[in-house]
Amino acid sequence: MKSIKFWVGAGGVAHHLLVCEKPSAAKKIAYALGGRGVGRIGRGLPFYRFQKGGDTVTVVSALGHLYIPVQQCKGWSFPVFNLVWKPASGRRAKLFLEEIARLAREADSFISACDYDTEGSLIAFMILRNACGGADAKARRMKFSSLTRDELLRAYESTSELDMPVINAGMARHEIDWIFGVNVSRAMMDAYSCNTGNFEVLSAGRVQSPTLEALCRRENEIDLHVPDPYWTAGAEIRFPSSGETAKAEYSRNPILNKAEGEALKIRCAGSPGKVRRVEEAELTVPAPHPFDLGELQGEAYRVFGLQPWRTQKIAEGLYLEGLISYPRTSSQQLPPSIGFRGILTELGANEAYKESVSSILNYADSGRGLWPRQGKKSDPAHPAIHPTGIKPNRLGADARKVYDLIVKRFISTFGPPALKSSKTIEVELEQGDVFTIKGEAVSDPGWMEHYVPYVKISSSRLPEACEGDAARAENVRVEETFTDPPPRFNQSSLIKFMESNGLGTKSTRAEIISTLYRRGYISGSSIRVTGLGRGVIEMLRKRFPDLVSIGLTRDLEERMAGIEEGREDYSAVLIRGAEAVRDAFGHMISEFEAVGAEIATLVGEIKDQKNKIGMCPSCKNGELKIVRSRKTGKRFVGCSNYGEGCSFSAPLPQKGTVKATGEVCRACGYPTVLVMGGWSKPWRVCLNTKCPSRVKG
DNA sequence: GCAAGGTC
Repeated sequence: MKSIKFWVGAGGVAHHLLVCEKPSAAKKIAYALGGRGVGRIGRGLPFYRFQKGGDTVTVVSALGHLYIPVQQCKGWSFPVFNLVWKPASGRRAKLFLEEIARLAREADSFISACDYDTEGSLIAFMILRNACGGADAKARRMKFSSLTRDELLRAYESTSELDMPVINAGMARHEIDWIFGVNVSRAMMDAYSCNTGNFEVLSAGRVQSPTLEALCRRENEIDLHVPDPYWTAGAEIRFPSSGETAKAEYSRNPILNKAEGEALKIRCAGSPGKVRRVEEAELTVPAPHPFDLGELQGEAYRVFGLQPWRTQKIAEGLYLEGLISYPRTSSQQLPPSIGFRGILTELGANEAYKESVSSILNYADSGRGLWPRQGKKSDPAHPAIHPTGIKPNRLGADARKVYDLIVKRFISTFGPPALKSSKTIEVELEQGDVFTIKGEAVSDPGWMEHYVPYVKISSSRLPEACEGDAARAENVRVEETFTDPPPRFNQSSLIKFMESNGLGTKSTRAEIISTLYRRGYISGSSIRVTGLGRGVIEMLRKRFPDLVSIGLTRDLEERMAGIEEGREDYSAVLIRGAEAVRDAFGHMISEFEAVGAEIATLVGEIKDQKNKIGMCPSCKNGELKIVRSRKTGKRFVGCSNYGEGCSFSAPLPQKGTVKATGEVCRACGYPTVLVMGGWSKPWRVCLNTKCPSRVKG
């Protein structure tokens, strides 16, 4: 009989099986521990084997979660509370699990080497328990804060027990999310289809619903905002000694009533005065830290207008091509182990970065050393996003932009601080009113030179002036302005909101926003909540108040922490969650018809909205709609006043999805539509066949 | 046809 050894060393020869989270991590871990002795095994899968200290070590990889919770009994009923963990469907997942199971039979010691976080602990646990013959009972855990050689060697030599409380917390998180999300989504769809006989995909969830709720609240604030008027005054100040003029702001802006503004204007126009104070200051702007995923998404939105989900897809593509490091990271730090000099040198071979690289290396070699500026956030499994140094060939237009942004940001993090000088000149007029001239100029661009054109190196020339110099106010103006409502969210600011409220993770936020669009809950790049979105939230507020509240995530986090610390019991947490859903359902089922009817009206409105393109440019009061010709079956844009004599029509491409943009063409003022197909990115088309924007040239 | 979380 085979003896089972699960200790390391102690004279015996052991065969260790390391379970990693993903192929790239498996490779790094294998080579860190096995060095040159590493060989590939596993029929084309990313599995490795080597000898270490007389033991055999097999390294296998998962593909993220290979086990997922599914309902025990088949069917589309609700509410469902009984879940079981089953292997993920899909050919690849199956292949991985079969091969892991085969290799596990040869091993007698098992180590969880997934990312050191809750999901990682759970991924390894499920595999050890279900694909390795219950090896979870004797398995050990490697704990590492980065995938670097030293860290991994240390983690391998000092494994600890599996962290069962963390694993239980992870299971509870998955199951609660399923029980809340799937059941409530099904209830909404069922209520709708029972009421109308039609089908529509509707959804709710722990992350998407509070996100939608926040958008609704913002929408309300905007609706309720009453613009308050206020006035700001400014003047042009002339310095007779030099003949120079400069723009100045009144020192006591804003002015809260109109009469005061008028009086100021009369008092100051053409009035002489003196320079009261000149203040000059130097400001240091340190180099930026490298990107985590959220910041890359934010910056790509700011400089290119790329939507976050698209930036994420592009970055994942660049990663798969080997051009950049793993993008789903929350780290803003670069460890020296990635080889700063090596990467920079390789980037320097690219003509576009040659100059920046040599300047950075000179700066480093002049005694300062090669050190990137580090950000605050870290990640247990990955460094900040950085280029690998491999030279790209043939990237799409957007991929090239994102790549360039990542490279320039990376180079900039090694740069010297930039210096800005600011100058403030205060001018006091005869009557005692004070106007202030302010300006800022970059005196030494430092790192900014390497981040151009993504940073503007601003300079404004300021007049030379000394205390006591004579001055005169010219062109005194008082402008009426109104207080603004809070701004609408866009995808970038919404991701930031989600991040700061702990909603979703770095990998899921962009996708969850896309889901809200797909469901017809929100629309526009400056995000508006649709009638359907508001209706869903109102319904949830009434019947599932927990689900629309950010508090559910807070509560879940609290309970997970409780499980991890042994204060709470995994099954008690699940039972409590299920009970909350069951009670809410008791409430809802009695009002089933009402819910269905509410949703039915809202869905109807949305479908109508989707076909509306904008105002008719021909008769000026009809509404343009997508219609289908009865004769040819082809779709085109027609006017709602067709019956009343408006004959406007515009052709549409027959393939792909056509969506209203809600915006008019900049060149000719006609409404525009968005044409989307699998073959390219969304394409904005002006409905005017003779529009100058359509003429290529 | 549903969640949110990993990953290709």
